[in-house]
Amino acid sequence: MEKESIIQRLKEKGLKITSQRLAIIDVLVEQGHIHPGASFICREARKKHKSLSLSTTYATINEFIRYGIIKALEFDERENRCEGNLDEHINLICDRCGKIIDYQAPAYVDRMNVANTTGFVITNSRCEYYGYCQDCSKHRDSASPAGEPRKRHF
Amino acid sequence: MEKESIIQRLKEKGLKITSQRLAIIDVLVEQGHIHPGASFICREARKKHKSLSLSTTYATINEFIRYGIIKALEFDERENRCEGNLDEHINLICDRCGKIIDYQAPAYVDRMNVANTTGFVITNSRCEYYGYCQDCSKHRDSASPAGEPRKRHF
DNA sequence: AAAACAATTAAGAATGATTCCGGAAAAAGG
DNA sequence: CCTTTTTCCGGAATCATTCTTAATTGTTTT
Repeated sequence: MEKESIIQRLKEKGLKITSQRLAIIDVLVEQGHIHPGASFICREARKKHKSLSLSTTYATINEFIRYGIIKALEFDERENRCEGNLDEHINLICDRCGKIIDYQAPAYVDRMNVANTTGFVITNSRCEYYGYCQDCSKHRDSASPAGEPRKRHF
Repeated sequence: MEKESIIQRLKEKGLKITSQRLAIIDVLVEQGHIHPGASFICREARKKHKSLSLSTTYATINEFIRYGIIKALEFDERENRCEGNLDEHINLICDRCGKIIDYQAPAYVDRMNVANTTGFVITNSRCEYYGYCQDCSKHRDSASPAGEPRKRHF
């Protein structure tokens, strides 16, 4: 995820380089590793573009997803998060502090085999493992720090 | 997923076997394979218990999840679905018709190895592959039948 | 650099799945 | 029966996200 190449791609697609978008790109590039959500991105980007609105942030994130610059990590019980690592990989998600760790693993499912046995053609994947990160596995039961924990309900 | 064993487990937990709960259990047992969502379950269960409310349906589903009888398949862009197959497996989810197919695959990640290299302790997993089911891969671009297709946005 | 035009933005209202709440109803126990 | 506890219902509340509309900005062409 490099700022220049993102800008390049937006230009190729005919999208305008506004200061709102630049502010959002900066957040994604600088803090992408924490897999930020829309509200975090908006809050941070406002440091560079004061009047940025939340709906613009959502619209911009959606554009970036549409053009394959980032992916969405979707959750139902809390805010979605942005993923800059587009390689097929596994996300380790901490149930206590909410941290998301990218874990590179070898291809774990043979798409050809799935297609042959079931007729299902795979185009996309999502693989998540929940549990406790190194820090949190020490104090599983005590309250979570800042980051909201994951609720496990319907 | 057998009716009797579910009832048994509820009794063990001290939960009452009400006609609302029985109606919901019937739907889960008889139609569990389609991975029904709360509104579907409520609609179906009302055929046996007319006055069942949607909030009771949600509450009951949540109880069942709490006691490990079913799991939730969570989506952000549409209704959650219920999963009766508690073995570790992969869900093949059709982007066109929304069908969810259980696909049994060998353990694909070595939890011990993850723990050793990253310190992350896995307790739970979610593995989904998106694409087109046998029927839908024939007419990818025509409109989806009844079932809502998956939107791909943030 | 001004005009013209499309793209973008901000603010707030709308949406929709899910949860929460307060009281009524049903069940259990004495 | 009377009391206590659990469950249920209906409707209001929640909250992330999308939609709507009018105003603003970028870009390109004069």
